[in-house]
Amino acid sequence: MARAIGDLAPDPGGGPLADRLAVRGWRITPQRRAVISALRGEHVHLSAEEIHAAARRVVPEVSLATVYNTLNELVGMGEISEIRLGDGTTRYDPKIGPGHHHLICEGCGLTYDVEPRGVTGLTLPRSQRYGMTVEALEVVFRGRCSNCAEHT
Amino acid sequence: MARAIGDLAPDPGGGPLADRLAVRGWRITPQRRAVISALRGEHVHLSAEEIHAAARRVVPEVSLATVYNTLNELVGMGEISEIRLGDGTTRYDPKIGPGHHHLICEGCGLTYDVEPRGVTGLTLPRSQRYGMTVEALEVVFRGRCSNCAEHT
DNA sequence: GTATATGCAAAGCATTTGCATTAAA
DNA sequence: TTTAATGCAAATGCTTTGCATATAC
Repeated sequence: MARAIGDLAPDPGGGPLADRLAVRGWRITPQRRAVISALRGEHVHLSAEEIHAAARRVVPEVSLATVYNTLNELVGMGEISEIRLGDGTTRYDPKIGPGHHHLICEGCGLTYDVEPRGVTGLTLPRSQRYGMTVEALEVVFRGRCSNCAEHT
Repeated sequence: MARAIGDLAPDPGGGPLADRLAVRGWRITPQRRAVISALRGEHVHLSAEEIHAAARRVVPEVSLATVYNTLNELVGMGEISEIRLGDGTTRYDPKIGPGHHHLICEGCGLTYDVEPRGVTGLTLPRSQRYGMTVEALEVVFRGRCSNCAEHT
């Protein structure tokens, strides 16, 4: 089940991600630990504001700027990824690696992760490559969650 | 071949799209005609600024606000679609309808349309639908164009 | 003639940045 | 002790909006 926004994340110590980053020379601060802890779980796709709110519950003085800085570094390190929703807003996803896709509700933006099986074997014929190399592929399924389907 | 940004669009009369919109009660102004003409062609994926620049070549006094207003109306009418690139920027695409995908260069943002053949048959198993209806699916292929591949 | 579109400038939002201060290592 | 991270506030960039004027129908 998806963790609801605002649920307390387990493992206040920082978890394996924090450890891994520490090994890489990252300075582990309370603020960064709070951001990381907000990003743990399945089907977690939070906005920067939501991550800020969650981090604040642990470290009240953490600033939005620090949250953005931290998120950008995590993205740059490949530890989390950004998702741009159709409405232009951005979400952050702790799951990484290619071949993991998304199912997004047009009504409310609720987003689920989709496993790559069933999506394999999707290759672009040379005639449609226009001389480009293809390094990654993302599939976005759009629909409506049961909640939004009712209110249509 | 893709039309280069800045090429003059043909058909200064406004074209079939303008006619169709007129029938729907849309007021055809020189500004709107200029915006529409910038959006004609294959593999055209322009930013609002680029569309503004192109429209200005025809109607120098057209404002950026009017370009945005017009683009939003066209999107709302389903006549063009928006593409959000990975870097957060937006492009406008005259091709519409489901089953038309994109191939985007990570280096420079160059975008090609990808025909739907080969992408059919991609359905989500119920176990991954989380109770949602699935109404559309978009595939984004990411890679590097020959130009950017050299400079890597 | 009347409703609607336009340009301009100002407002909005999400995100980034500069800088003095604070704290991790 | 030294280098890097923080908070704050200001700056940025893209997009939208309010309003008086101009114009398509």
